Amino acid sequence: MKMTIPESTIHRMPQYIKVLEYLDEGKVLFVTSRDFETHIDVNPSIIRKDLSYFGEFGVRGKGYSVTGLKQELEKIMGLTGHRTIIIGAGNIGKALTNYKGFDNIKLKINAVFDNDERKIGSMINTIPVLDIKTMKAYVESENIEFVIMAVPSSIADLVVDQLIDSDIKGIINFTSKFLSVPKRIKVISINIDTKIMEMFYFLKKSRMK
Amino acid sequence: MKMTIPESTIHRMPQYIKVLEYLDEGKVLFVTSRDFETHIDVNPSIIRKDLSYFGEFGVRGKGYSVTGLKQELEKIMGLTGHRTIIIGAGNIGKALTNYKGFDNIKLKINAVFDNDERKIGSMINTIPVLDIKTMKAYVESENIEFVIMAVPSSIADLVVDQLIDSDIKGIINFTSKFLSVPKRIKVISINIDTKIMEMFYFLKKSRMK
DNA sequence: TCCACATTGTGAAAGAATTCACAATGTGGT
DNA sequence: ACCACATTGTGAATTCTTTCACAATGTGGA
Repeated sequence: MKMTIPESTIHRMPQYIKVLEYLDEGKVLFVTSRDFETHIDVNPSIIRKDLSYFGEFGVRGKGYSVTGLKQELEKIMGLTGHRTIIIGAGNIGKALTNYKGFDNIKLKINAVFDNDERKIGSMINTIPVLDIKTMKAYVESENIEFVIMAVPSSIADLVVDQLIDSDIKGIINFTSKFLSVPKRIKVISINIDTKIMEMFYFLKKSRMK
Repeated sequence: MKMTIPESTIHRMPQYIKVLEYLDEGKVLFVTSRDFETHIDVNPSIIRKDLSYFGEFGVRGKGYSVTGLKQELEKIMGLTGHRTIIIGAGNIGKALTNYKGFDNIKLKINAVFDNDERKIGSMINTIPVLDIKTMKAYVESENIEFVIMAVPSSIADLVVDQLIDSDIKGIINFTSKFLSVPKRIKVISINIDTKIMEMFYFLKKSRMK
């Protein structure tokens, strides 16, 4: 059973987890691949195919146990209590620091790093703001595997240089710059500009017809 | 020349625009499809193929004029001075309101809407915070085509109900809920949880080998 | 003006992802 | 214990996307 798992499957797995969390909160016990259509935009056979890459989790004629499948998928995706840091105590950094949703995915924000003297030493909602100069040492002593980067684009490359120098494995990139890093570091970018441009295109098209 | 343009092409177009903006700032005059590889993660023939869906913009033997191509792509994607509103004056709403990058894509934030008495009537950085009860009327009188939704997930459905009732064409969704809307409304979701779960999966895999 | 060179634009080939369709199998009612 | 039914899991067919590879064509130097 040695097959490579499609990229697109990996993109969908977290969505399945979210749907299962939602159903679980609503005390739903069983769910069929068809039920997913109400909550997410994929067709039933794709869900079954996706799951089949990892095992057989369903009961024929019945569906999937909500809590059972949730646990399996969480295990598959590695939701096992990660810790991270946020780089940048600006607007986005602050918003992320206050974000409650990280609990659901068992993510803990350990600290925020910034270069602004006035911010260093303060707290954002129980989380300390530390000097960015101490970041590399911190990442290594605390064994941080990935970081969330929310600094102004202008200093993105500077920060990336420091990260390359550390043994970080991944970067969640909120800057609008393309980050050029060695292959050992995984970059996942979240970029609002590009999404909004897609919206523009859609609006233009829908005006045309 | 009536062909359907791949979804994936539309995702990449905004990235090309960003690269061209960057090169333009650096006073670069010409760029080849190969040059793009430095700034974005796609191979040259895909760029050429993507562009070919819209026309012929290059000069053989030379490449593409940076400003020329930028203008063409902006026209194609419909970067023509859109206006929008932000729904939710919480952490994310505030961060977005202060975001400078919207200038580049010629997007103007007209107003922010919230239901919190204490916020209504105040300003966030020259942008007024208005009562969410007045949103529908505002959207219609100001001809807003799409909105940016940054409210707590718990009230997402409430807001969506109002939007469905208006003649909004699109929603940029920052909540972590799946929004169930009629086909005439395009939803584009930006969700950090799912991206972070992908990162967990990558970390797990890279630990295994 | 000519020619060696570079790069585009694009059919055709290869590769990936989605959808179909149905055998396999557990369910739940009688 | 049986059977009509529902839904999974999965090869095979289809559709979509990327990559290849090369003819077409403009460039820039001699």
